[in-house]
Amino acid sequence: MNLKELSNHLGISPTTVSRALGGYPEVSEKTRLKVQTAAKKFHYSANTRAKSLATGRAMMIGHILPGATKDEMVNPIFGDFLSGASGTYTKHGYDLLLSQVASGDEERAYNNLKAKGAIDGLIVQGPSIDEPRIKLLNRLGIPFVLHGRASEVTEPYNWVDVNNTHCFLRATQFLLNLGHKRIALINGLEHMDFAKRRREGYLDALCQAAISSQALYMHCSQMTEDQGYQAAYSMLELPVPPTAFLVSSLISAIGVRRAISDKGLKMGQDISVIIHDDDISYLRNGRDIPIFTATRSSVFEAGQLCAEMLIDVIENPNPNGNTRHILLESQLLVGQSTGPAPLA
Amino acid sequence: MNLKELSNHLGISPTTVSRALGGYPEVSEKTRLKVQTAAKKFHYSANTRAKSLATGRAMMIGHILPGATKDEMVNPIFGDFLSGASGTYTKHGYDLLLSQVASGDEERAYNNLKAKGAIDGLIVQGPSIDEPRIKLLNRLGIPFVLHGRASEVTEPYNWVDVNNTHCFLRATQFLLNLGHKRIALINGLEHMDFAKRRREGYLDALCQAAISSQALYMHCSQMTEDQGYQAAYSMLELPVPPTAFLVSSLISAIGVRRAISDKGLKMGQDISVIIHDDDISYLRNGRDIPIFTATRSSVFEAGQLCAEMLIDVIENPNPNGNTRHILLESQLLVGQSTGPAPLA
DNA sequence: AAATTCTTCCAAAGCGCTTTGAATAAATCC
DNA sequence: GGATTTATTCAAAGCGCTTTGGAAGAATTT
Repeated sequence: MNLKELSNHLGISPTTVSRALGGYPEVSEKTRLKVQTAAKKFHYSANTRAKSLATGRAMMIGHILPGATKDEMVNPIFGDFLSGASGTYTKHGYDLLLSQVASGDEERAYNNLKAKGAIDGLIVQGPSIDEPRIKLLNRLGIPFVLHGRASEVTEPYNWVDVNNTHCFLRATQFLLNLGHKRIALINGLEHMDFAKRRREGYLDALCQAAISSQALYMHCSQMTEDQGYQAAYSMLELPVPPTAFLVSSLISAIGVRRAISDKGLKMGQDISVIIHDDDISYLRNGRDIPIFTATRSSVFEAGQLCAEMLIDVIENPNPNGNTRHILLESQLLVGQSTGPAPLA
Repeated sequence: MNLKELSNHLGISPTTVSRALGGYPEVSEKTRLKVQTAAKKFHYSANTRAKSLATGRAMMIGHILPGATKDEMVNPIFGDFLSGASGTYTKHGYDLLLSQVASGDEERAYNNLKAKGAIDGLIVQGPSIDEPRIKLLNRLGIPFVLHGRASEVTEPYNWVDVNNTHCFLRATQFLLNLGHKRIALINGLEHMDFAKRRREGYLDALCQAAISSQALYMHCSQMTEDQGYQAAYSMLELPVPPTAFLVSSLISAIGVRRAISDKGLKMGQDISVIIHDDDISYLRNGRDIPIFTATRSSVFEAGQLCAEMLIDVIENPNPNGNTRHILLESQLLVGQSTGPAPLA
């Protein structure tokens, strides 16, 4: 059933039917009601493509999926973020277009996405410190929101980010207050912006406590279970091992826990662990009492916020070019993985 | 730059330009080349919506995201599956539409997706034993491929599935051969089809070995770390605890490992664990040597296969209504989590 | 009662593309 | 050389919708 058929059936012009359903005022309530009931009855829904063509709006938001090359991974936070964003889009009548873009191929891919008129805007995730996509998208004139920030980029852009520096400052201070002096950081890939900020928070706290940092206590890698294990295990084998770990992700922390346990140590007693927890639905950090003491910030909510911001950017483009920002603070939740530093 | 502008620029009619780029034969190679270089130069790409409207093909595949209600979760396998599928779509010129559909709202949502002309086909994931969406989609005439099967559904449909029964039969036999007699099953939600089939494989193996199954040794739940922990922990507290666990997911198994360790036992020695491993990029089961002995089947590949099948279904609709099926076998990889049953 | 304003509706143009059917130019045939 | 075929190209219709610019009728004013 299309508009013409519906209007024929009703004996009303397509114009009026379109307006009645579109909620325009220049149509009497009586006819509007008639049209609405008929539409419902015949499951009529305006053809998206025709509508888009007529209005010039795609009503579609693009998300980029990494993983075109095999060493890029789909982060487990991706699902929850998507879920949050998607719900928001649905609420506002937008759809979500997921596109796989190989790194290196961004320019062509984004250009194409724009040329095809496939999307009204884009969400960009996982920024590096000098994220080049910001410049690219600004140049192409594609509205976008960045999940995260890029420290070294001076161009304006819209973003939603967690206060990573403050998270890790607090987490480190928490460990320091428990008497820990040898605190290790198991972080994400070095060029990622969040990893940089977290390290800064960690170093700030150590500095404030007049504790000198050690390169041996700092590790950067993909945040996998295995990498967490390797990093923690080798640190625990140092002549002077750390007494506490600060870990950037729950998944790495699971590896850290395994390493601790393999070393015959007890987490929360011999070794303390504190993590950043993205509150992923399938990887909950315990039920009532967190397994790991954690700074928690829901990535699902971040998805919602990014989506809302992007829709706002699209629908109310700011004439003076002001950009929008949201900085989220995290909760510090005490769990079973932290305790006073062992006397040694 | 649109078609008209490009054709004006070239002094050629839109028809010819369209045909030149579309690869149609009724255009001389000379003009085709001219058109192609100009198109590249101006970053011209046909507007998807206009193209769709003219051809009647959306060039878009729908995937459904659960999680509209908060107790539905985005499974971590979702990301890798999507990644596999998305790459395949891109290769064939399709895009991926991700839509959040609340359970209970399927009928309206799918109907709408169809009415809007937004998609050419749909991937359905996570089928229950009597998956109602099969009937619904068949009725609506939307081409789809099911990732998994639905034991109790007799209607024809296209599917890609792992041989879950055989996986768990083999896994159980593997444990039996190691001398285990008290084998527990920590499975997914009971109404899920894969869970049913895995249980059948498990029970078959026990039956063949003339070992009677015990309800106390069988657990069904969401496959989260926490649930794995709870289930394993309580089983280990039984008067006669199991000596081996068969676990449906790596994530649950991480919880199982924690429970084993909390009980002061050693995995691979006191207790054996064997899992089903979906080979998720961010949750690799160890690097060289698997942490967990596992039946492995890549969900990324399953995504690719589903995508290919669906595109085939869309582009070459089978006149006699034959459906397509792929049954994948998994590898049985021996890792560090299994060993001979302890003498007791 | 005529003039003016609303209110409610509609015809037609246009969004950017594909595709049918026809026209033109070039090549082949008798 | 004229008739026939073949290779190229194009004009125009149409995909299903929104939206501009009227038009017709009802309500209000003078």
